[in-house]
Amino acid sequence: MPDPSSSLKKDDLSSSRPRVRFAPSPTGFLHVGSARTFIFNWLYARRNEGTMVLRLDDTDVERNTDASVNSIFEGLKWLGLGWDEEYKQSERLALHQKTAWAIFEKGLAYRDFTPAHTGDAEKSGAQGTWLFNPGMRELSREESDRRAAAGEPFALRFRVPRETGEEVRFADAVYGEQRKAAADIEDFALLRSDGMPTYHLASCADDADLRITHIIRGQDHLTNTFKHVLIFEAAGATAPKFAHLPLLVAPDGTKLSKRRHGPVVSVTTYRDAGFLPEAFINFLCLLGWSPKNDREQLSVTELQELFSLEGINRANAVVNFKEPATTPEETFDPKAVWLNAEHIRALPVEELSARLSPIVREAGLGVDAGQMLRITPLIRERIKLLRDVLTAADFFFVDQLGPYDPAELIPQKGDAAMAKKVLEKARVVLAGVEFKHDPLDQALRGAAAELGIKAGQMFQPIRVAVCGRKNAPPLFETLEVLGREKTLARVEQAVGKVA
RNA sequence: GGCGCUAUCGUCUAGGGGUUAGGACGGAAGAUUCUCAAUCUUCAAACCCGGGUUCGAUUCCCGGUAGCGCUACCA
Repeated sequence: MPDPSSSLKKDDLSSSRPRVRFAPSPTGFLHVGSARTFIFNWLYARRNEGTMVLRLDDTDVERNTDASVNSIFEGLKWLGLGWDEEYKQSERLALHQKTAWAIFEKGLAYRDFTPAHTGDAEKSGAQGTWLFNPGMRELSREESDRRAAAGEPFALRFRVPRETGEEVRFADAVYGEQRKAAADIEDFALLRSDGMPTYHLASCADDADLRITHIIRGQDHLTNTFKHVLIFEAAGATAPKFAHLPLLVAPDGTKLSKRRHGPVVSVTTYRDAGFLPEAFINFLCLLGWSPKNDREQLSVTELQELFSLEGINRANAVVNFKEPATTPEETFDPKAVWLNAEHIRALPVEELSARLSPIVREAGLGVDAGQMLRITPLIRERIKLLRDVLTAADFFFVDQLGPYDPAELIPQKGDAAMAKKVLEKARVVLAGVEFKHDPLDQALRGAAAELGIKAGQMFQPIRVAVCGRKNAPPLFETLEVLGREKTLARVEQAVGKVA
């Protein structure tokens, strides 16, 4: 509904465009749940011609690490979606403090001189709930100022309006109308005793300042949102719209954690295992969101067109990986693997080939672009992860085949003598035939007829001789790509094995 | 403990007061085929429990149960 009649509308238009943000705290690698949050934000921004902000929520200096920052950027870079603006909270401390003290000046926060809780002894449990500290809350402004002036350390706490019996409320785009009695919200901290802002304060101050219009984040923040609404209000800012995402959990139902569940929760693990970023994005989008049209395999462009907050559901989603990691393929959620295979098949050969080449080279094997381009169509339907190229096409990359069991050379319903006969015949036939699909087909079928055996019995010994195993791409295409020289050398070797 | 959120096949999900409860992955069987894949066909597989509302609840309401989240001077 653009209005062509007036260019004056331009401002209104741009101000109505959403601004969303992804705000990871650099305390660990980028995990799949964070990646999904990023993707949903990005999709929402793109879908609605909005702005995607990346903000590092790094106010916890104790726990932040450069390694984590790197891991986050590495993961995001692999996803390849990008963002429009970038900020670091640690560079915005002045804003946070200003906001906190403005709230204090309004009487909506107070100094708490109680020493910080030592350790985190009581965090896991069912102990008594701390809601507020009457002594500190009721301290007169004069005494509070005096003690502060005397250098006594304090945290700044929000004075939650508990007496009036009021409710804090907000509308969540996913979970609907939310309300909570203010009396059930504790007097949370705004500033720590070292003057550093807490997450709640910094996050809200920044969201307001960066004019974020929609906060799309994990459901673990749903109950925190009541606090945030209070902060926005106290700071005189309009609260953004909220959309909370159901959490991604492990098969055992618990939150994904590297400690418990290993590397499967890290985005870079998927990259290194040979996932296509677009397949990974596709997979993540199907966790907690649905296009509601029975479609599963979606490109990033399609996702962008289809994405909406209404399609997000409310129940946690299980990332169905296997706990005791076996082969890579078995480790990951089967649906992720299947989607990856689908995306691989959907890729043009040139494109797939170009993505495969570096993997082969990194494994120390030799291929040139032309060769890879000819191999790719033969394995495209046989690989699920990019790295599978190494096992699916191994025999193309080496000069000498590794050792294999000579018994494999024996055809179905045949014996060693038949294998020998076949290979000797093949040696002769292959020396004289043009190495193209049709001539090979004719020559080899003809040879089988001459020997009075089935075509399959002819093909298998040759396949094993050339590939080193029974399961391989179709024979004629394989021979064509491999070439006469290597083929004959390998058949020769095989003859030696059955002799 | 308090507060909050959630509950459809093993998993991801669609649906919604009356349906043979739909799709996908995975599983099983078959077709095809030079092996393996891919492809196609078929099959098995679900509305947490108890009340209410209603002519009729899987769907709406309440309760229970279970799971998850928050309850830090972490984010």
